[in-house]
Amino acid sequence: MPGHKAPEDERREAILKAAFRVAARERLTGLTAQQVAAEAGVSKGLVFFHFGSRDGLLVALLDWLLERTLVAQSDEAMRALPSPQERLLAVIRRDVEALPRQRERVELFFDYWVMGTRHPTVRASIRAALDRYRDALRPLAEDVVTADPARYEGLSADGLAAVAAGFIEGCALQVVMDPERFDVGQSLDTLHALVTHGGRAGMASAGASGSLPFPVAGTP
Amino acid sequence: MPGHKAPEDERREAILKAAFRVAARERLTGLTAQQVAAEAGVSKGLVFFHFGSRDGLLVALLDWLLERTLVAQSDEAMRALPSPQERLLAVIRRDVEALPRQRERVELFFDYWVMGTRHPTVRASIRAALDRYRDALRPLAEDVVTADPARYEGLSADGLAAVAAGFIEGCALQVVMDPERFDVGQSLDTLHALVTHGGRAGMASAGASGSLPFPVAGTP
DNA sequence: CTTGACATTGACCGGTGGGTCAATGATGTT
DNA sequence: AACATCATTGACCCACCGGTCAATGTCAAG
Repeated sequence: MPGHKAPEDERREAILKAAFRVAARERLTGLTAQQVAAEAGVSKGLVFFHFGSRDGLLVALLDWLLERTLVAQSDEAMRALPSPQERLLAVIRRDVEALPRQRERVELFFDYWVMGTRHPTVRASIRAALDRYRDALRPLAEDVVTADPARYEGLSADGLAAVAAGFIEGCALQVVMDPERFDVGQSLDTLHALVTHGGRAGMASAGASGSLPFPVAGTP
Repeated sequence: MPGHKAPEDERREAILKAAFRVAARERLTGLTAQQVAAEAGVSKGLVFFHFGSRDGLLVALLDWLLERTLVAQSDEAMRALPSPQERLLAVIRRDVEALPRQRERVELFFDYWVMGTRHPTVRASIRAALDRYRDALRPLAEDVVTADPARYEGLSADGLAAVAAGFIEGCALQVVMDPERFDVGQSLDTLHALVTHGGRAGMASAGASGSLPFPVAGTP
C-alpha cells in the first residue's frame, strides 16, 4: 500500500540499520537489495529510491558505520597515569581489548577494506577514518617522545602514532581471523615489555603474563 | 572439439594459473567460472569438471597460492648479524620491504582472509599458513629473549613471535590500503627505535629516518 | 475539495552466474 | 578393428540480482 509513512530520513535510517543487520549476517558480498528490503520490511524498489543503487547503499552504510564507531579517546583514568608511555599503552590496551566485543563491526570494516582496494570512494572514507584514528593517537605519542628523547632517539611522534595504529589494526586482523586463539593479553604484555626499559622505570616483575602491572580503565 | 589433450594435472595447473590471473585483476568477487575458462582457453564446463564447483576452485587456488608463497627465512647475511635482536629486525625488515612488490598476492590473501571469516576450510588454510609463518619467526624470537633476559623480562618467545608476525601483517594491511602514503622506512625505523635501548648499544644517531644504521640484505 | 508532490509498491526486464548434461572425439587397450 | 575410458565441449536451465517504472495511496497546501 503505497503512501507516505516516514517521510524524513527515518526510512533511510531504518534501511541502513536493516542493511547493517544483513551485512553482519551475510557479509558485503551477500548483501542484496532484496535482503535489505525484506529485513527492513519494505519493498525492493524503495531501497533504490532512497539510495539510487546498491553501490550508493554500500557507501552510505560505510559512512553510517564510521560515524558511530568510536575513536581512540583517552579517558580520565588514563590521563591520570604517571608516565606518557603508560598512557599511550593504556589507550592501546583499551582499544585492543574492545575489539572482540566489536567483532561484527570489525569484520564488516575489513569487508569494506577489501572493497576499498578497487573502490575509490570507499577507499577515501576508510583512509579518512584511519587518519582520524591515528591523529587521535598522535598527541599521546608526542608526549612519549618528548618525555624521554634520549630513549626514543630519532623517533618521531608521527612514526610512533602510525606504528601504534598499525599494531591495533594488526590485532583487529587476528581477532577476526582467530578469536579463540588470539591472546590479547599476551600481545599486550609483549608490547609492554618491548617498550619498557628493562629493569628501569621501577616496575616490579609482576609475575604471570596476562595481568598487567599498570592500571587500565575497564570498559563497562 | 572434445577429446584428450593434457590428461594429467596439467589442465588443473593451467586453470589454476588462469584463475590466479583473473583473481589478480578482478578480485575474488569478480572471479567467475566463465572468466577463468576464457582466460585458460577452455570451456566453462571443464572448470567444473576439474574443480566441482566455484568453491572448490577457490579453495584449490588458495592452497596453490599458499604453497608457493615464501615463508620468512633468514638468509646468511642476516645470520651474520651480531645481536639476535638485529637478526629478528632484519628479517622483519626484509619481509615488510618485500610487501609492496607482492601487492597482488597480498591483496588476494586478504580477500581470502575476509572469505575465511565465513568459510571454515579457507579459515583453516589461512590459519595454518600464518602459524607456519609465526613458527618460522619463533627461533629468532627465542634467541632475542634468551640473549638479554633482563631487558625482556617476562617476555616469552611465543609472544614476541606473535607480535612480530602481527606487525608484519599490519604493515601488509597498510600496503594494500594506502601504498603511496605508507612509509615502510618510517615504520621500520620506529620499530627499531622502540626495541633498541636508548643511548646504549652504540648506535650513532644516524640522522634522517629512512636510512637505517644496521645492514640489511637486499632482495634481488 | 482539488490538486500536486512524493514516498511506496509490485510487477517486470535484461543480464549473468553457477551448475548440469548429453554428445563427442581423442587415446590407450584388447 | 572394435571397445571402453574420459577429458572436453557447448548448449541449456534456473535462480537471482541490479535496476526501471507506471500505478497508487497518502499527506499537506491552496
